Amino acid sequence: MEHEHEDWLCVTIEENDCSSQSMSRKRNYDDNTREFKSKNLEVERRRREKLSRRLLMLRSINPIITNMNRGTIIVDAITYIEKLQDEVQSLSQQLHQMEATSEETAETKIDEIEAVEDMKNWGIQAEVIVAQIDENKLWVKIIIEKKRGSFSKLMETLNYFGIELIDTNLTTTKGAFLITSCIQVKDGERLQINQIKNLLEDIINDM
Amino acid sequence: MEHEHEDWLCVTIEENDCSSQSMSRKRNYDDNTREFKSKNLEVERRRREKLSRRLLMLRSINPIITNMNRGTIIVDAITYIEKLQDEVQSLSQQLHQMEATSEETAETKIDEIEAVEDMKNWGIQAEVIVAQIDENKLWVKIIIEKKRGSFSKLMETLNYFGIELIDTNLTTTKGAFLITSCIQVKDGERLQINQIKNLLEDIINDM
DNA sequence: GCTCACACGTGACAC
DNA sequence: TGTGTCACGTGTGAG
Repeated sequence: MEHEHEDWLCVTIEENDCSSQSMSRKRNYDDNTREFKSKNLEVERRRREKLSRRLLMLRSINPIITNMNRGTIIVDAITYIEKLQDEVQSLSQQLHQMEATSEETAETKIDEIEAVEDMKNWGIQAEVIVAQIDENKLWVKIIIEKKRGSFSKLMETLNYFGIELIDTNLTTTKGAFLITSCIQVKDGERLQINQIKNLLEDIINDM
Repeated sequence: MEHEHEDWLCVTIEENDCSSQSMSRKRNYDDNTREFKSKNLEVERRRREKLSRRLLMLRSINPIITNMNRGTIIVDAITYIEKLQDEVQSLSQQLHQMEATSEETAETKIDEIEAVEDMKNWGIQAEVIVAQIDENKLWVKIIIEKKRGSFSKLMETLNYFGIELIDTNLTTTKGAFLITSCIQVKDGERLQINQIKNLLEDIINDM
């Protein structure tokens, strides 16, 4: 279907028909010979140049290069893409399991819907009070519903946030916990009362 | 320097010189015409095939493809590599800052080690005392090393065993926790002092 | 008709 | 010396 012709394909090439585009572009049609020059000559040339540029571009963003030639550029790109894909997979996997473990410490949402009404019936309101004792110490008073594990979880969450409860007193009444405690802060750290209060309220609301 | 020759470049092409490799390979040199065939004809052909295969390979591992042609395959590969690089950077950044926060909690290990020596240096011994108040109540006194989270863990474990701490007082000295508390037991359950004491000691030894 | 993308065969060049 | 790679100009089919 292709190359069906039997004729002779003759091309004359002069001495300066090198890769100079301007030269060949100028003499595309006004040659002394026939009109042998194909019309898509410089179109094809531009296409080749574009492809070469892109190949160089592909090579330039690849840190792992073994050789300059077209084939190895592509092979290097393939191996690099595979490496990046593996890396992404591994990283997202690590990230997921880290999120899972950190959720595990902050979790525990699986229990008790009891004694809630008790506290309300006695007219006791949940409460968080934070007061400053000195530059390194806060005093906190917390009243929360008495649920099994809620105090433990409060301790745990505070511990997770790096807050140290120095002297703690926990009193249990019907339906409520009364917690009074001191929060110690390391020297040099800023002590934000509102910040601590908001944190405590967030923890309690999450229970 | 190149194309210095003045000669005529003549090529005869017959009717069945299509892309069939076996056909052209067979008749590479034993033609009726001259020896016009270049020696690297099928070498070049193989090179082209190899490059095409690799290009297809590059296309196959790229999930984002816009077009089939050579140029866009490479452009797609470039954009995909850039996307993967961004992704890797973002993920590793997230991972690092997550590690930083979790190291913040692990940073307490230094405190723990110091605290252990502190307690020993002060001549404080770990201790568990359990005494019976009435048929439903126990009084416990616990002295343990001050480690971050150990009190929280104690609470949690007791909670897990269904033991309710009614009124708890936690005092922190240099290197030790002093915990005094009441243990409430439901009516009808047997209250075994030694059992509770052993449980507490087991918990403390496991920390 | 035209444009675009590709495959082809070939000479030049480097190792 | 060959062996591999590249750019070139061209033919050709698809849209």
